[in-house]
Amino acid sequence: MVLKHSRQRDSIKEFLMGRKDHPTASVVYDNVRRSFPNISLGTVYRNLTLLADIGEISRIHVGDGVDHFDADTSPHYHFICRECGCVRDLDMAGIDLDEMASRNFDGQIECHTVYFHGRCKDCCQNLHSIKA
Amino acid sequence: MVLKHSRQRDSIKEFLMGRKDHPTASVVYDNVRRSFPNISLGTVYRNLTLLADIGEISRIHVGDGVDHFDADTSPHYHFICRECGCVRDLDMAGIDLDEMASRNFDGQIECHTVYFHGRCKDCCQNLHSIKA
DNA sequence: TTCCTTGCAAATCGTTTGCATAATG
DNA sequence: CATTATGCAAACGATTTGCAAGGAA
Repeated sequence: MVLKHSRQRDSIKEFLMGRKDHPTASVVYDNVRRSFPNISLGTVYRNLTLLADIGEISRIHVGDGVDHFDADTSPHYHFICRECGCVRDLDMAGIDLDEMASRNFDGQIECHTVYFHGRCKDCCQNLHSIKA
Repeated sequence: MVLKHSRQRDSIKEFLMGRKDHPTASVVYDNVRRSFPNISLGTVYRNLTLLADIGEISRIHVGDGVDHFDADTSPHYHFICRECGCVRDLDMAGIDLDEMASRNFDGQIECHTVYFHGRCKDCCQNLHSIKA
């Protein structure tokens, strides 16, 4: 299976790289549609899956039942705000979770996924203000 | 909304407590059906959701697209075998992930979900044996 | 009797897929 | 030209929901 170039795929990847949050397929669809009004949701899904498979983006399971996608494939952690639902990156350099987990475990630990939950900076500040 | 007793709900919870793995709704359904042949999948889902909401069980998102349920609500971590798909518990006593994450983060971190991936003890041992 | 819970079936929602056509190399 | 990618719509699988009937307080 030789990969062929496609303007739609470029557009999807470019959109994803321009975002610091972690959009869902339908958010990608809504945005890419501005450049490709006829693009279909199916194409968006197909390309997101393809890009994730070849490692150019990563698919993240936030726990809200919808898949999110992240153009930043470097190892980092995610924070999910329980109030606004936003997904933010989190730096925990120098911490080797796999090693910590291996201490009391009999199998072979290869990697992990972590999600932190709480309230993001913005939602903390808006605590006493009127909701939009 | 006052909770009323139901034999189906008891059975669901009892089944879950007797398992060390983390069954999906349909596994629960298949098993509880032995005692309640007419129970419907809807009832199973309704009760699992209810039990999770009141904190008697917890819903875990393993990343395989299907929700799993765990009767052990004490804080612990999960390991998912990439070979057989089993979900096992993992002990990491004495490690405060939330505190570690808070060091470089501006919001308020309240909790986290972690999944470790790799190969479980059994799959490691079966490496060179013939697959069933 | 009140109102929560059930079983059933239909509805939802996110995602995948089959197919004929268009675009790429 | 050979093949991959697209748009569309239909198919899917997991979960939820509306409703009339059954069961608990």
